[in-house]
Amino acid sequence: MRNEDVADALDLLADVLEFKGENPFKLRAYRKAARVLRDLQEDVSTLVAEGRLRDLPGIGEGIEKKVAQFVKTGKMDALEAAMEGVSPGIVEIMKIPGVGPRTAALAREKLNVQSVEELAEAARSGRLTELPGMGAKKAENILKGIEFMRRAKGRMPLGKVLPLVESLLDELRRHGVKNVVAAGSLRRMCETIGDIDILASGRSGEKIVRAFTGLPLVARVLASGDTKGSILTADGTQVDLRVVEPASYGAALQYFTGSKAHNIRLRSIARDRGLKLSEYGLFRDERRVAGRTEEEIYEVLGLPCIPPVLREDRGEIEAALEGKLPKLVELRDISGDLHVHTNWSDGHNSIEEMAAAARKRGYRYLVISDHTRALKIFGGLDASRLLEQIEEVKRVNARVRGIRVLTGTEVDIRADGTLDMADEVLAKLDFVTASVHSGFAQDRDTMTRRILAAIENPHVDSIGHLTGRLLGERDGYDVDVDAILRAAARTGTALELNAHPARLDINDQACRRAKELGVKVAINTDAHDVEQLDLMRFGVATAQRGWLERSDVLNARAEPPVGKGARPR
DNA sequence: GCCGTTTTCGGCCCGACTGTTTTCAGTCG
Repeated sequence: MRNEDVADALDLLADVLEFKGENPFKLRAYRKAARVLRDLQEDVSTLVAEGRLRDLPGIGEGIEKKVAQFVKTGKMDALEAAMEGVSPGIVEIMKIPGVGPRTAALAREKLNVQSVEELAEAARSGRLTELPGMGAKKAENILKGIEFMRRAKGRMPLGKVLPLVESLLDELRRHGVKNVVAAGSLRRMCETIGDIDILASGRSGEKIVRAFTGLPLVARVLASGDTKGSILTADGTQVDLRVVEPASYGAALQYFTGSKAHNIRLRSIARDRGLKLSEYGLFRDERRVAGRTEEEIYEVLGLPCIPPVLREDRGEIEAALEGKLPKLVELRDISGDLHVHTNWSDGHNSIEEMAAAARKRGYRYLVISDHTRALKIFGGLDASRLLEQIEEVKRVNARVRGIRVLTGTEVDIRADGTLDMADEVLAKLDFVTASVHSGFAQDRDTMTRRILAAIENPHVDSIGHLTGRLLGERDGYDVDVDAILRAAARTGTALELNAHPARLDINDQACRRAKELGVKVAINTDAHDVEQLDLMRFGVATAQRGWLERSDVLNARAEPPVGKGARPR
């Protein structure tokens, strides 16, 4: 059973109990526990077996019992009891924007509405309007909400959203709008983005909003007022702009950056200190004691300013209180890229061009790691071609200055766990990344053993894009990440954090677990042309979200990770 | 249901908007 399944069960339990009018704080407890389990890297079943479930924040006696039962038997009595007399359609109904448990309960009680379709029908026929507290406007909004829900695209990958928003911010700045920034999950550099929130400060809100709604990329204006504007771009992405007074700017930025869970913790701390925190500022009684900048808000609360990438309520507040926040790795710490392709396989540029581009980015070293022959369609190299490439790398090193080009490969891990290149050849290379490119449908055990076999090979320095996920396209293959990380720790193998924004693989939480286990992380772009070297920033942001410091990152060292002691055993 | 150098019981974030209301309930972020 995956952690995700347990988290889903707890969320469903909360949803159903919400419909039944259960104590909202109980629901919050279930949802918090679900979030913690979803974030967890170790298998929840391991924690159950070892009786460590209650070490997790937000899990006490009650939830421990429910989770243990669910993990052991696949069933949860509490959930089944709650589902008694509730059709699954009711849970769907509550997901319609503007429809909550009260509306759903009312519609079921009076009109026997059990599904989204039945609710839509009740709204269209006018029967809904006859209910107490329901008017024509509400019925109309429910129909709009259903329409919106059916059209919703879901979350978009960070790599697609960020460039769009950056160009939009630049344009606003050219229009003279000051202090304009992206907030929300984008500012936290989450791997996917739900909605786009932009914040600006100024006294003439209307003017700023007008500049915003007049931008060339705007396809449709949804709302335009003094403090808020809302637009759709041509591809249907919604962007909201909010304008606040300078005195509230820091508070608003903090508020709109989130995460929600982080904000709840912060407000709780404020309350404990006799203060009140809102998007307008930090107040003692009626007096605003902070609000102009985020820094002063955190400071008055007795905290250092927590970087947005850490604001997830994953322990950052406790760490901040103890003065133990990590000193996060930065883009400028990166000294090289350990995984790039060239036109020897499916890349677009020559070894020399890639080297020059890497030097331009301030790198000290670059590992050439083309595919091996199992990937024929990508021009994978066989042993003799790879040996030829080693010679070519030597020649390039003689020609280029200011960067060291290292030999390597992205060797394919075959379905049976053997590598697609002889050990004698791998032994000649400076750095070897091993990756899975086929047989994605293998079951968890088979896939895990397959990758463990590669880790045990003494020539393998790093495992590439461990789960093979493509954000917004396909889930990763089923693999026991924690078992891989433990084996990597034992053998001194690094794990790649593939920086391509469609991958970000391993993810932030796996990075954090790697750090805990002492596994080094290699942040690589997997670039197939010179421009893609710039994708490094997505990898660094994800590493930051995983609390990684410079010393945790293999390619943040000045010296290339080759030679004696590079892979201690 | 969870949690605690202010508590083992009594708390649990805060404000805005909407629609249907004469003072508020429901929903959202």
